[in-house]
Amino acid sequence: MSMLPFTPPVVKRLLSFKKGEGEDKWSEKAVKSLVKKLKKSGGLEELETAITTEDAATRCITIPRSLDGRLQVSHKKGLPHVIYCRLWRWPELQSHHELRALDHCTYAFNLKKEEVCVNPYHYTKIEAPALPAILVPRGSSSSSSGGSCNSSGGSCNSSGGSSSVGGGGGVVGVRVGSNNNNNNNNNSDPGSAEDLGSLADLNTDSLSDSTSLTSVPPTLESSQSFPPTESPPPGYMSEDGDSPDLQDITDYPGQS
Amino acid sequence: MSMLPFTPPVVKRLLSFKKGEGEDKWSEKAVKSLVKKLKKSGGLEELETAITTEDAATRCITIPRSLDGRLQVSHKKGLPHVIYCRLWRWPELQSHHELRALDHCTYAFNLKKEEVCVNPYHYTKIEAPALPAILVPRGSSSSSSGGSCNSSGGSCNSSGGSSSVGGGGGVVGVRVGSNNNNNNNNNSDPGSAEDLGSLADLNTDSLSDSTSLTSVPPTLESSQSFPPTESPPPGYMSEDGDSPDLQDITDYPGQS
DNA sequence: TGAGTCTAGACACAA
DNA sequence: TTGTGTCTAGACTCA
Ligand SMILES: [Zn+2]
Ligand SMILES: [Zn+2]
Repeated sequence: MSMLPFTPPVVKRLLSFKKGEGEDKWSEKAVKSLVKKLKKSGGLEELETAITTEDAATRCITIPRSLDGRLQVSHKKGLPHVIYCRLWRWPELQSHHELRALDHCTYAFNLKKEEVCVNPYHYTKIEAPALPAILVPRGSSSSSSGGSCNSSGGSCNSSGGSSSVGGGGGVVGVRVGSNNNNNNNNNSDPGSAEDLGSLADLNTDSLSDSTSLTSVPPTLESSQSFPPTESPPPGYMSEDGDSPDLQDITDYPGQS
Repeated sequence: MSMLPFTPPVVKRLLSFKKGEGEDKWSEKAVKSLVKKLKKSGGLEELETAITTEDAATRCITIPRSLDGRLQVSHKKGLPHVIYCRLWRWPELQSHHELRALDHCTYAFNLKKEEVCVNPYHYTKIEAPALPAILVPRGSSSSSSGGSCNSSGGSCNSSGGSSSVGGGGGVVGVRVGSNNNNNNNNNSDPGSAEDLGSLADLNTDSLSDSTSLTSVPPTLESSQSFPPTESPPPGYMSEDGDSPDLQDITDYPGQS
């Protein structure tokens, strides 16, 4: 039956680098799923290197892209790079709009190749949603915040008219995580610095000024709580609480 | 959100003919699933007729056959004809080995056509597993087990050359509930004898109309309890207990 | 478009 | 082989 909660050592090792608390059971599933795929494709070693060294100079670590881009783990669907970036780098990561791939990442999610890179160190976190964002019309005065640049690193243009998705053209590059600190990468994070550099200048767009696209209304404490995802099957408690005891499950066609 | 437990009238009506207790929530899902398919194919009317009149003279009611023959409802997989025969006729039905299609059923499960008939009145229940059974080598005495025929309906050849499986002589098919009791063929001769009998035929069966074999005084208390099936997802209690309250679900990536 | 739900098919494992 | 449970991509649904 292997109801045993067996976790291979590699998975344990990788999990020990997980950032943030909670969601342990699910994270384990996510890592197991990734490890399984990488074993087949031979990318497992590179993953371990990337995670342990936190080095952006590692190679792309890829998994097949599904039709809609999402990956399902346990009963939850999400974009794979978001899932693994959240797991190993930014637990509070909200969506793919907050991620930007490094230039040298050849399988970046946005490139829409048939494999997607999930190397967490091939992505940087940007503060504001790159494209859509919620544009708030601006009356007059209100010197409000919004548009201003925040990034510690130089240039910043609020909202990028940006161009095509993948191309990486003029898109806001608000500097990596560092909004209000984010120790994670703020350091001399290898890799990251440069590619932002490149992102930085091009902007050409306009549109910026009249609208303040408020960068993520911070205060994302929202991240705790959630609607259980997907299906509601038989007796199973939450997760974290590792007890898969089937307690009071009532009927269902017996048969053992 | 439609968290509403909305159940269309047809489904309600069909459910009112369900035999046996419990498992209500799941049964509803099963019927909903069937109704949905039949609406598309136009077989819904015939289903209602069959279920309400309990008439074997109704036409085949079919759904597409999956590759491995199983149908999944909620988180449980099973053979479709078994599922619906259990639901509407024999709640204690254990497996497809206990079912035999009527001769005029042109989409009987065993015919392996690309549609399967799930008309519960196109199947009859037989007592012993038709073929496999668990064969137990038998030393000597063993009150023989010889062939006698059981089926109330005519033809029966006691263990003709057929089945080979057990390799001849002293083998006995021990098996499935009803060992004793079993009004079906009530002969004084319990289990052993008859199932051998039934081993004989199979396929292109005859025995057809022996409608006599209906409700079986169930002695199988086995049918209560069961391992929760399929996956173990987030916060969800059992089922039947309609409360999808996500109570203490702990972590998981928030996001509402 | 985004996000959740459902299940056939693919696996995995066991008898 | 057959049988049964698990997991998830794709399909679907709804906002
Ligand atoms: Zn990469
Ligand atoms: Zn039929």
